[in-house]
Amino acid sequence: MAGMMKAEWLALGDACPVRLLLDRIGDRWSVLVLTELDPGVRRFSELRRSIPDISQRMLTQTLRSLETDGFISRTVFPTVPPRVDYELTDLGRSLMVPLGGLIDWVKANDATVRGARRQPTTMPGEPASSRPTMAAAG
Amino acid sequence: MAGMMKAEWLALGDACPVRLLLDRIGDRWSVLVLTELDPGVRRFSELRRSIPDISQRMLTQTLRSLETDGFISRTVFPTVPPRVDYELTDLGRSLMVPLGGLIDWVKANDATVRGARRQPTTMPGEPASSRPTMAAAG
DNA sequence: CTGTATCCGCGAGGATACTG
DNA sequence: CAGTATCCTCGCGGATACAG
Repeated sequence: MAGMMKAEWLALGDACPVRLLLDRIGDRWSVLVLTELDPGVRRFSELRRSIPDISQRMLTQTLRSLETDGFISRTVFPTVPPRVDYELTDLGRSLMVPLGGLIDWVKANDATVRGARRQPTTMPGEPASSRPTMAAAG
Repeated sequence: MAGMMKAEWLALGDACPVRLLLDRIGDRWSVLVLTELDPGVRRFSELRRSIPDISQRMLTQTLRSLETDGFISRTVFPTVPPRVDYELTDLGRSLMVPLGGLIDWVKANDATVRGARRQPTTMPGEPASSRPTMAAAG
């Protein structure tokens, strides 16, 4: 990437690493599941209880996706009733380092983020000139 | 949050900070726009050129959302033709620290992430017992 | 217990045309 | 230049039923 401006690789579409990650863990449940697996191995039913509002279908689908992408491993115990363990891979644990940093930021700034919510300078149907965040013409 | 287990606040739904952030910047374009604004102030048309595959509608919508959430500021110059500057707020710059860590990880592990893609242990229609990642019964 | 299969609603987001 | 307004598609994800 030597000599490559940021705007350039951002413009690469599928080749953009940021988009790549967002496509993998930017969905509704992946980060939640990864966070649940951070402390250690969990089985399917434990994950269901930990994330009550996820549907069975989406939990399975999310786990398959994370497994396909190499972030978690899946271990089947051929017992009856069946048992399946899920665990972060080395890649998954590696990801949890910066991801944990982001999560920590969110927890630390939770109140601030909620409080920061305000009216945008322009509302639909309203002329932009009727609002404050204005600068003098150059 | 003293004495509160992770699984508990994860289960809080709307009260979960992780979900809160994902709802705000977990969409297709927010992180890209934030990254473009990281070096400094940018105007609307510059952002469009920097992110060619974003539609005008989505750029506007993403900018409004980020502004509403307090991550960026919007400054209108009442000139003709009009000019609008976008810039990270203190909150936005604060967010870019851990977010930058994640982006750095993605860039550093780009090849690994792409290479990690493999077959899941179970494919639809295939019995789980026909695949390797198996453990001995307890 | 750990899934699969099927149906379906809803909303994110693209395309296009128009405006101050 | 910097948006709005409108229409429309597509697929995420919920609900439900069934299976090994």
